[in-house]
Amino acid sequence: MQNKGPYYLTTAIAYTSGKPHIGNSYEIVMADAIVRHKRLQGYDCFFQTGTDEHGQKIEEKAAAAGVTPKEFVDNVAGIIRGICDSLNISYDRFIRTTDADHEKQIQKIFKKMYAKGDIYKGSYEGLYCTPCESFWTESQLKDGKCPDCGREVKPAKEEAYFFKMSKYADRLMKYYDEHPEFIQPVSRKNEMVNNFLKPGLQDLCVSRTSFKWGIPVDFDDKHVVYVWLDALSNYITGIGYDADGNSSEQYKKFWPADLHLVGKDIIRFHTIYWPIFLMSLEEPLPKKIFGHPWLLQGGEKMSKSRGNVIYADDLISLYGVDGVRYYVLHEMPYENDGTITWELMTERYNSDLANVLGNLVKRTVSMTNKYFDGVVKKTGAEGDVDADLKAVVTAARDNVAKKMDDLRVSDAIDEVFAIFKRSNKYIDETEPWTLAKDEANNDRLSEVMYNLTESIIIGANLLYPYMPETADAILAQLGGSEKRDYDDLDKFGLLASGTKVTAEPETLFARLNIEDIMKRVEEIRAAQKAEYERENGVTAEEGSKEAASDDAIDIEPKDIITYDDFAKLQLQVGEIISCEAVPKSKKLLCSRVKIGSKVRQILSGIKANYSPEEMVGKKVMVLVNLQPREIAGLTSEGMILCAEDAEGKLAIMVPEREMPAGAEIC
RNA sequence: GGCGAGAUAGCUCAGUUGGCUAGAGCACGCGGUUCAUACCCGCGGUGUCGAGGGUUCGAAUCCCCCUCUCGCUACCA
Repeated sequence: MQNKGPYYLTTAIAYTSGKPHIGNSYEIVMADAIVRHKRLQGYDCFFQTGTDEHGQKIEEKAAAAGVTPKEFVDNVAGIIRGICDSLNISYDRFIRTTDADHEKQIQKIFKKMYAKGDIYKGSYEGLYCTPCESFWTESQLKDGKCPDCGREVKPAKEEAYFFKMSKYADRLMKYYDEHPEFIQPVSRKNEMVNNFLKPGLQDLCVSRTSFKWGIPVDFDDKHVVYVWLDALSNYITGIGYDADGNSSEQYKKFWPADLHLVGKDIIRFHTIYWPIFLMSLEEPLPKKIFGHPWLLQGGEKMSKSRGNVIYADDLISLYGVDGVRYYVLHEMPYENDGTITWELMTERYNSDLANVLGNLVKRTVSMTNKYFDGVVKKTGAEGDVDADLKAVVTAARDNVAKKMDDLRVSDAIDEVFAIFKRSNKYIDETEPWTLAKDEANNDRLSEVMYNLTESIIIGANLLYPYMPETADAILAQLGGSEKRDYDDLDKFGLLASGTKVTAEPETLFARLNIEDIMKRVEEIRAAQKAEYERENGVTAEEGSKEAASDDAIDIEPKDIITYDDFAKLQLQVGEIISCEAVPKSKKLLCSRVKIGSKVRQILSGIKANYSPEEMVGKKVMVLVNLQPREIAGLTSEGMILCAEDAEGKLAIMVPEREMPAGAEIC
């Protein structure tokens, strides 16, 4: 088979803040299927995945665990790599952003961008709006004031480096127009254009001084490089990019990447920031970025304290690697999110893998043994139904390829299974057991078994990208024939006549009983809860009580303030005397709040969590001496205080016992 | 609020440029079969194609309007 040229595929690199669940692992399985298919077709492939290991969150997690950041990420990166390996992922490089070669290049890249003038130091001209916590450039100001809130801005206290995004906006827009396939699915492209490019790109802060766990800017080591600049660059550093112009042969061969596979949540970084960084480096842009949907857990909210998080290793222990690979690949639609539960997984395993595929192989091998001592011979005794079988089988290869080209992996697997379904039907049509009753039908019976075996062999070859172990196992049972050349997979009848199948067929996928599975699941859950307790030093019950999420939340630490600073806040109990939704807003409620003898109008972004009716009568905690602000055409005179969890769910702060409206909170 | 997507069988979804009795898989029911893992094969839906209106000989498919869901985004003092 001839070499069809290079093909470079990447996944996003996984953030090493903790063990990834099956939804996080989905992407890498999809990538593996795509790259294995490409290799089958004869492409010279490079497949990179890895871990993103820097950032404040990791620094804090490590501190909480009492280890160094490096020790922390070494551990988690090991777990993630272990999951990849157990899922049979055929990566060519597993890059870590703490790898020495990567870190060195990031420093060079940063310096190169700086030297070019695309990165500038923000403090000398940076203007900071403290309430908005935002940096602005001179050009972004409106009448010399913050474009967001209209208040005074002042020179920034902290210096920071900024990247001039706007410089490349037009070029990026042009690239979109000239490469309509660049962003997949296309609906995402519109979102990027309408929400970011058209309104105008803001300069991006690309360094941090508030924490240490990152790659230092080598000419100014108070700063570490912004994690996204660090992480995105892995796609080029991993294959030997050198900012000084000494990139490797490998880099020259594989860049630009053919496909970046990423979750839909990080499309913006990959379709705006990343291309612009590359333009700055004067490197070509990747050919395609696919933002895939998510595999979600059905049912109750995922939470380790409840023990209901589904992990790849637990799934593998029950269904095997290929069972898991099959499920995640098959259940993921192209654009919408998919679902996984133990019940759905079991159902699909039984109906598709045990019934359709496993049983087909078993019955075929069994009959071959029973009627011909395991020898498959082509006799040429054809029947009417053969043509249709052969048509389905020989068409499969190109049907699969077409779906894969469109990245419709789920549909591609269906095309493979069309062979197995047609084969089962073929057995019913030809009724080998009836043919076996009459010696005169011997040649026909032999031909039927040959056709069946040949069909399954072609199917197994096409199955390889999705379920490599199963493909091998099937071929081993059917006479150990070698993997067939991809170019021949549309030809029927290449199986050597006289091949002997295995004498003792093994069950490929034993049917699973849902009750047995659920018993095992209970054990898994119990183990998960126990682990949660060990890690957090609380019982799972305490942990899950009232808990929308199991993890404690760490927020970015703010500067220490004095009591005098605190005393500036006027906090009082307020009583909501009326409340209504703000018509033009999706999130705002407008409340009239009685504080002492006065009534104020306060707007709050809590519509998603509280209805206007249930607000009325509540005693709430109010920040009273906040400067009034116009929002959605209404004036807000204060702030109703809430707590917010990781999912953005809000809880209003209320006094623990009855208090009069106006009582001071101190 | 802005931009966009969607609403089709119990569930997950296909339905190309408008055209004959609207499809697939799963689940369910019945029948057949016995090589095989209670498996496989066949048969079975009167689905208001979200509501209403319009264009047309003819609309799930085009236009208008309404309702709801979802995505991105703004607002969230």
